[in-house]
Amino acid sequence: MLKQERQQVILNEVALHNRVLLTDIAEVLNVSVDTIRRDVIQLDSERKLKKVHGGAISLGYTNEGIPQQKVYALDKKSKIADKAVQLLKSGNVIIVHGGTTCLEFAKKIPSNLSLTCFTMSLPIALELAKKPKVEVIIIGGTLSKESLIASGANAIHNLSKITVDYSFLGTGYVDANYGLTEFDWESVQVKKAIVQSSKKAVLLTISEKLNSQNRYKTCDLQEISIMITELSPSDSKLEDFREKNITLL
Amino acid sequence: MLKQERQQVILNEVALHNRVLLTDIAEVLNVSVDTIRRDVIQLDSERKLKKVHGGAISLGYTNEGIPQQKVYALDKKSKIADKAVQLLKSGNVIIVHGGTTCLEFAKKIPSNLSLTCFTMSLPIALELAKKPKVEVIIIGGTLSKESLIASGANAIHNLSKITVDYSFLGTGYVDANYGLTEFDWESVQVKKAIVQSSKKAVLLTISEKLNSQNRYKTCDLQEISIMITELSPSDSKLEDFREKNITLL
DNA sequence: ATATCTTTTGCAGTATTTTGCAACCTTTTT
DNA sequence: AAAAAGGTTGCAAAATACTGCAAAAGATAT
Repeated sequence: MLKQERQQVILNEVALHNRVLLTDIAEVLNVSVDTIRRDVIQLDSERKLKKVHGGAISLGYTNEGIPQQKVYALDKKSKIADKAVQLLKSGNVIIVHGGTTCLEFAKKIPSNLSLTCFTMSLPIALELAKKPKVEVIIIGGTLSKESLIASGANAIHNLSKITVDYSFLGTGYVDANYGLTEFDWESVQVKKAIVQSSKKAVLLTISEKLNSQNRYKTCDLQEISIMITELSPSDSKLEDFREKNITLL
Repeated sequence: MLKQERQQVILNEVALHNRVLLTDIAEVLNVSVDTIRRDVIQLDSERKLKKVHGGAISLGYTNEGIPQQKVYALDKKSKIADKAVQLLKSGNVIIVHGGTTCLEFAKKIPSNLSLTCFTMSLPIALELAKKPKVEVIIIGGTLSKESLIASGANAIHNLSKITVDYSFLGTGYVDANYGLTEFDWESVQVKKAIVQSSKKAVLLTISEKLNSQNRYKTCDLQEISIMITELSPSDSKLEDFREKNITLL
């Protein structure tokens, strides 16, 4: 077998599966691992793949150097935020919870819109503070150092005393039958209170979270009035959700 | 399975749900927790996520947020902060109001000190959130866009329900006879509430503000327990204040 | 065809990396 | 304060990598 053929097999494998193990290929091609290793070293130097300990991975598959400062799936979240801000009318009173999707939403609130916004998220409060016509009210509570969101009994108590037109919130997991779920119990308590405090609860979520669930339940899907994903409302992935009594945007 | 694949799985999980538990991932990928821990340590050092106790979280949240303007008289304020942190003992419950002097103070809180800190200032909350052993509780209220401090009836009501060991606050103006005064009515209300809620109120102020006054009064000097300036307590500029019944530091 | 040279391949011995484990410390929770 | 969960360190086994070398294969020249 020619060297070029071998190398092509390796590249095909990487293209198809994003990875190969040296030992696998060596066995399949019936040559020594050393030979395959030398092939991979060469292909790496030609920048056709990335050699790693024990194998090789596709170049696109590497996270080299790109510090993950960016928001995951920002394009989708941005699309969601665009749809969400359409709901707003001047004079509305809203709650914005937290998370990166809500943060995108907060950023996109038009500066000519007069709003009263409650939030327990520090990043969102800072963002809203930039909008001249938005009155920002912080919901106090114990601060989570990870999410920079206030929660706890205090937050829930404060929420119990208000009623707003819309609440905007994300979720860790959502399933058409199981509803909204979270990994974290504290989160659930606060989100429950938010849903209760709002005439219409708006769920902002990327489609990747659809049909997933975790241990603690926030609420049934029916308690949400509007669900916004980056998908078109007619997308087939939303089929299960269309049957439920909620508006899809 | 290649190390890179594992790390990719971890990054995906973090990107999607903002968090992972080491034990969960270890079970899913069928490797020891130690291996996952080492992966996470590496990814952390590459700034692709943030390692926390028991798991990892997304960097996207760890929002630094505040546009850092130049602080006037930073050297003096830093000196004041140095003196102020000496008062703290592990287990103390304190209120930290806002302003650049208090912010310096918050930054200088030693990271080995266990504290419970109430604050209504967003910049200070963000700073305190970096201290592992400090529990941060946000006092909610209407957010001032200039100072990023929550105030209003809500804040005052929340303050009325707590009692703390120390409160740390700045002032716009201070005079040995007229006490602490402000230009701003809202500010005064909140500061009054803070002084009332604390066993000992600690005033942090640069000496330039001594012997000045404005329209609204926060409290008499006697209601303050400790006043800290950048000056030596024996400095002649503090003469008027030495006669009053407060501790100078 | 033979001798010479170059490239490729496998092997052996020696490094290096990765991984899991155990003992011991630290943080968190109760 | 105790218990539980998580973290750290050092270590040893296993897997993988690297180096030098020599046989094999192929190419080139005489």
